[in-house]
Order: sequence, then structure tokens, then C-alpha cells
Amino acid sequence: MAHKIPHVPEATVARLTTYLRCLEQLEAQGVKTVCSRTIARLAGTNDAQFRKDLSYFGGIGTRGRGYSVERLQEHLRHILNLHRPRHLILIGVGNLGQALLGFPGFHRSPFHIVAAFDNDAKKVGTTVHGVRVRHIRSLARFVRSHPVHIAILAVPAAVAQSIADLVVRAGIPAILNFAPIHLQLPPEILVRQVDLTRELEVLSYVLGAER
Amino acid sequence: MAHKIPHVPEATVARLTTYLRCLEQLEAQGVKTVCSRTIARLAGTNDAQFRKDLSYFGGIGTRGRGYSVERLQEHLRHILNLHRPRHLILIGVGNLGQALLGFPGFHRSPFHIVAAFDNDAKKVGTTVHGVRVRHIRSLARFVRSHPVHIAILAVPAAVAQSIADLVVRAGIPAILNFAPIHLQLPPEILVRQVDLTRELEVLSYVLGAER
DNA sequence: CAGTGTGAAGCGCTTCACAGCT
DNA sequence: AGCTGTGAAGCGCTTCACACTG
Repeated sequence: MAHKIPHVPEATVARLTTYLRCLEQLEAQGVKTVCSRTIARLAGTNDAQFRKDLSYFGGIGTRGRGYSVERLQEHLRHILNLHRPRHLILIGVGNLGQALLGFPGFHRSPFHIVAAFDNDAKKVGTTVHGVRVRHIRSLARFVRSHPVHIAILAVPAAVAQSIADLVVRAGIPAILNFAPIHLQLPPEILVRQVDLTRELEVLSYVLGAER
Repeated sequence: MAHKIPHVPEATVARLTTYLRCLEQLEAQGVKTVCSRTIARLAGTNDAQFRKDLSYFGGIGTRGRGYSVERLQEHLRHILNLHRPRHLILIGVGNLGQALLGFPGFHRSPFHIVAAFDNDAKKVGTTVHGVRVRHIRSLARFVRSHPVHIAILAVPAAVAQSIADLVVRAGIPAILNFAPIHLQLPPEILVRQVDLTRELEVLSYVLGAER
């Protein structure tokens, strides 16, 4: 290993993914080289922030020139472990769950949704966007024979905690939770929260009473 | 006005919405009074943080006792301007857009989705989850006769910027963007980003190369 | 005495500014 | 000269600790 990686702020990791989106866009436009100012503007930040974000992982640019779009992309993919295939399952095949099964980002390499689960007998056995729906009872058994990295929770808030407990007992290390509640979980489990209600309420606050 | 409100960190506003979810849960369980430690644990933070978050807006608790679940809820709703009705529109009636039209949180008071827009002639004129789909061409005209507070963008990344420009020209002050790109917008426009790809990639980073 | 409200200290992310390559 | 990489300064959020109150 060329570089010992120090603690990296979570905000930095989030920005790295944004830089990757910008680079994909630039590459599609045929751009070969880019400087920190350009990419930072595209990503909605400033050049110092961009360079500091990269500096945690060691130099990759060329002084006086900038960054190779191709090399920097590869570098970021490597940092984010995007070379490693990840198996996902989705739990809760309602409105939102069905849409997520069709969401291209969840099928794009290295992410693969390998199964969906629901407790509704009418849905079990069907196939939604190419993904087989199984009964939630069969979750633990399924995970025993198919390693799963991330569980996507698209279930109602009222049952989210008990489903999350099930997921943890099955040995899945990470959860992407769409239910609008904070899950109580052991500290070694990774959780990311996507809360649409929260986003609306934050906008409501910032809009204020007048607008 | 009883209290001059200083600058409030965005992280605080986000937590206020979480506290509100916890209070709704507690009220459903018949709890009348709660102390900062209890609610903070439910929300995934600590008691000092909770009290500091509230302190920006002036005292509401009772020393030695805690907080009235009902009063605190009302207080938070007031702070977040949730007494004020908000009209939303959704742009992009694809997979995700259709699911969002059915998402209960987007219909729950004070939020109302009043119209949806798409450029696909096959979708225009249909009704999805009770919401009429109109042609994107008619956006500006619609907004002129129906004030809109928030536009939800559920369009492909490639067209998100041009649709956002359209939204801004129509005079809509806030955007909830689901496309995985950073929008370039005038500073007075409020934006919240919901980026599912980002969430997966952050999990991929934290999972590391081993797990 | 239990629990709130808050100034002040602590700490971590962001920004600055410049040395060092090309 | 142009632009990167980075120690150090700046700044804002979080945590502490305690005066205060019911």
C-alpha cells in the first residue's frame, strides 16, 4: 500500500461521489484533463475543498496541469471500493419498493439487487423489474446461502425497527433505510437514512412563513 | 414576537424533524411527558444536543419535569412552519416519479402535490395516484395561475439542469432534486438533494474492501 | 433533587496561503 | 507562470458543566 489513510470526514466521502458524477459527465463530453477549480464548481464546492478531499488519499494530480479525467475516475472508484461487487436485497415491495427495484442506479455495477422480500402472499412469487419477490420469512435462509452486503428498507415506519432487527440477525452489515424513523441498532451496523419527509420539512423551515 | 432567533445550523433543523417523528410515536403510545434523555436516545443523539437544538428558539420545557409531548410537538410544527399549506409539483413521471406520487408523506398535511408534469405524450392526460399529469410545456402557464412552493425533480440526470432552469424561470422558490447531479442555480433558490447512488457509494466506502 | 437552559470549552471540518513541482 | 498538495489558522457545530427552577 502506498499511502496510510487517516480519518476521512463523512462529508468528504459524500463529495467524492459527487466528483465521480462530474467526471463521468466530463468524460462523456470528451474532456481529458481538468483542474480543481473547474471540477469544484461543477460539484458545488471550492477548489481548496476539492484538493483537501483528495489529499487524504495521496496525490493524483499533476502540478501546473491538473488531473487526468480518466485516472482520477479510476482513483475515486478505487477509494470508494466500487471495484468490489455488492449484493443488495430490497425489503418492502410497495409503491416505493417497486420503484426502487426499477431504479437504474441500484442495478448499475457494482450494485446488484439479488432479491426482494415482502409479507404479502399476493406479491410473493411474482417478479418485479426482473427481481423475484420472496416471503420475508425466507430472509434468514436466503442470506445463509447468498451473501448480502446491503439491505434496502422500504417498509412502513411502524414495522421498520423489527425488520431491521431481522436483517441484523441475518448477518447483513449495512442498511439503507427509507422509513422515517431512527433505527436502534448495534454500532457495527452501517446505516444511511433517506428521509423524504425530512427533506420537505427542512425546505418548509427555510422557505419561512412568508414564501 | 417573544424570541429573536439566531442563526440555526442546518443539522439542527434536520434533527428537529426527527424529534417530531419521535414525538408522534410517543403520543401514539399515550406518553404525555418526556425528558431530553429519552427523546434524544430515540432520535439517535444525546440530551445536551437536544436541549441546545431547542434553545435556539427559546425555552419550552419545565425544569425538573421535562417536556409536554403535545406542547413540544406544536412548538416544533410552528418552528418548521408546518402550519402553512405547501403546494408541490412533481416533474418526471417515470418509475420513481410514479412511486413518489403515491408516497403518503407527500400528501400528508401541510404538503399537497397539485400537479405532475412529463414530456411523454402517452402519460399526459392520465391520472397517477390521484394526480393529473400535464405536459411539461404547460408548466409556466400552470404556475402563473397556481402558486407552487416546491418542485420535485424526478427526471434523468441528463435533462435535470434544463428542467431546473425552467422551474426557476417559472418562479418556484424551492427544489427537491432526485437526479444525481449538482444543479447550478441562483443562490436564492433552495435545493435539497436526495441521491440514492451517493448513499450506496458511501456505504460501499464504509464497508471497505473486506466486508 | 431531577432535569432544563446556556455560556464556554472542545473538536473537527473548511478555508487560507504558500511551498513545491512541471 | 500555473496548479497541486498541505500545514496551519479560522470557524461553526457539538459537548461539557453548572446555575437555575419547579
